[in-house]
Amino acid sequence: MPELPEVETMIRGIRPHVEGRTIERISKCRCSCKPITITPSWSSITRRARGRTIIEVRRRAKRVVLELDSGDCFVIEPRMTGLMLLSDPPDPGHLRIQWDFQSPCNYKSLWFWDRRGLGTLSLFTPDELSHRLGPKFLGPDALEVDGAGWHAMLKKTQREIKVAMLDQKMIAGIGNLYASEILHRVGIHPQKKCSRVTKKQCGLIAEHTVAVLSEAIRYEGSTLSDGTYRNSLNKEGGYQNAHLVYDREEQPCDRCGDVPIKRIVQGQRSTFFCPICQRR
DNA sequence: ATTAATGTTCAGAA
DNA sequence: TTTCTGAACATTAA
Repeated sequence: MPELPEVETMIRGIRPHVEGRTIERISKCRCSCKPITITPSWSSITRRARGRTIIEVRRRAKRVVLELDSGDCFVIEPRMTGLMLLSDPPDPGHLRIQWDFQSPCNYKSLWFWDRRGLGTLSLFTPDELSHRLGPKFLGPDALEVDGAGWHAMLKKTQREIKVAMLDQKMIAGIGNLYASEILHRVGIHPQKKCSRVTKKQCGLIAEHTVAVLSEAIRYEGSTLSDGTYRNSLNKEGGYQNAHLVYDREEQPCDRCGDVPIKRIVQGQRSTFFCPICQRR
C-alpha cells in the first residue's frame, strides 16, 4: 500500500510533531507475531538513539527518514502494511516500534505499526545512508523525473513498461497501484515494450506521473478495500475514489464509456487497464 | 480445509 | 549483464 503518496502523507503528518523533539527512549512493542527486521543490533540502536534530537523528517522514495542530531538516520520501510502513527493504531496487536519523546506535547510518542510485518527499521550512519539510499538501490524520485529522464531510462531496457515502472533503481516511488493509474491516463498499454515508447510518450508519462502522484498526495493517499492504509492520525485516505482502473476489473472504463476494465498479471502482480484507451 | 491474493523488497538463480 | 522467481509475513476471500 504505501507508495510515494502514502509515504509522503506519513512524513507530512508526523513532521510537525517529531522534528525538534528529543528521544527519551525507543522500545520494541510486545506483540505475539514474528518480529520485524531491525538493523543493526537493538542494543546499538538504543544506545545511539537515546537523548538524540530528531532534526529532520523526510521521504526518500517509499521510505521514511528520521535524521538525528548525531548524523545517524532512522530509515523505516513500510513495505506492504507499515504505518507511522502519532496515535490510535488500527489495532494494538501490530504495533512494532515506539519512540517516546522528552517534554510533553500533543503527542508523546511516535509508533511504527505493521500488520504483515514485512516492514523494516534501520539506523544508518551518514555513509551507510548515502549507500543504501543512493543510485545503487534507488533511482531518482518519480516527482523529479522529466520526459528526457524517462526516455533515457526506458530506452535501456527490453521489459514491459509497467514492470519497468516498478523498478525502484530506475525510478523510485511508483508502486503497483499508481503504475496502473498513470498508464491509463497516458493511454499506454501496460505490456508495451519500453524500447518502443516514443520521446513524446515519455513526456506524457512524466507529466501524468507528477499529476497522479500529486493529486494522490492532496487526497492523503489511497485506502483500499482491506482498509489497512491510514494517515498518521489513523484516518483513511481519499484517492481510492479517484481510481480509474486499479481494482476495477470488469467495471466500465469512465474514459471511453463502457468497455470493461481488464486485469492481467505481470511479474506476479495485478495490472489493471482499459483495452480500448491503452494502446501497445 | 486448502489455496490464492494483497500495496514491497531483494537475494539468488536463470 | 539483465531479468525473473520466490520468500519474508499476516489476514481475508474464494
